Amino acid sequence: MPEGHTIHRLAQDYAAAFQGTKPLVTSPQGKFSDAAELLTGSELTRTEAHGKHLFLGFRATDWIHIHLGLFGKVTFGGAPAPPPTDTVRLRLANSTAYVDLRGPTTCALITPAEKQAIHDRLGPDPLRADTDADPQAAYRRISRSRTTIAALLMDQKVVAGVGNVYRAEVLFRHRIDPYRAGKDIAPVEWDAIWTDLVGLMREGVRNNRIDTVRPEHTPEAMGRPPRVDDHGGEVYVYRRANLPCHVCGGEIRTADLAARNLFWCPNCQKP
DNA sequence: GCCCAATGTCGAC
DNA sequence: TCGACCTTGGGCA
Repeated sequence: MPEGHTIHRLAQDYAAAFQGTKPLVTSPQGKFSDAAELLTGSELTRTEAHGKHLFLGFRATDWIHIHLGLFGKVTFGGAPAPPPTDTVRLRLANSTAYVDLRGPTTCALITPAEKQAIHDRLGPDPLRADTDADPQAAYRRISRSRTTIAALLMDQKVVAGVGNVYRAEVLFRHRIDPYRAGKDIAPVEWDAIWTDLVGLMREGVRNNRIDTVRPEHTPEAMGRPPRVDDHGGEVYVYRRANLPCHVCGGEIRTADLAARNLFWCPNCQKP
């Protein structure tokens, strides 16, 4: 689930269900019990997302910091809330709704200073492009780096919110070889990548899934069978190893890069 | 039942 | 570069 679009969508969904209310806050699993006790019955005043980090603001200055990691999941439902399972780290419940958080890497009560420190170590987020994201800050790092663009796009200090799917897909959409060094990415190329990420990720928030295939390459347009992929969206290369490229018909390749699976089309994305 | 993979990150060596 | 961490679901016996 969790790339930046998921987290921004969650910020919206938590706000829609709980902002302005004073939910019961519990931690059936126990790992967040002390903080839950401090917060329960206080008002959820706002929510925020930066990259893959989610912040739930209670009262004036209390923040719950959530990071889903690879496995974290969030489930919303209507009242009355069913009995929680014993893996629920955090539950909010009010008179109309409940939401359960399971398996997060982080769920902690933090101060405004600690929250600021998290923002400070994150790069610009394409989903905050209309407020405070500066793509040139990302380019300054990229243009000075001998690291591959594939690795740089996953580095949250460089760009916040891009994960393994958007990384693979945006490089394909711009026909960029994932192994090219950051310093060999031209300013116009970075501008195009950033603009594309803004559009793709906004659509991801809207639809709650990642779709990257242009209309002219959809199954209908190309006269090929509908996708059989199971990750939720229509994509060019992600998890399509050894399958034919939607554009050129060549074989999609996969490789390990920094402990993650990289996918690309060597024919469309030439060095 | 067991084993593996998964849209992530950190810290030890 | 590697293991640790958090949880679920699918494939297989």
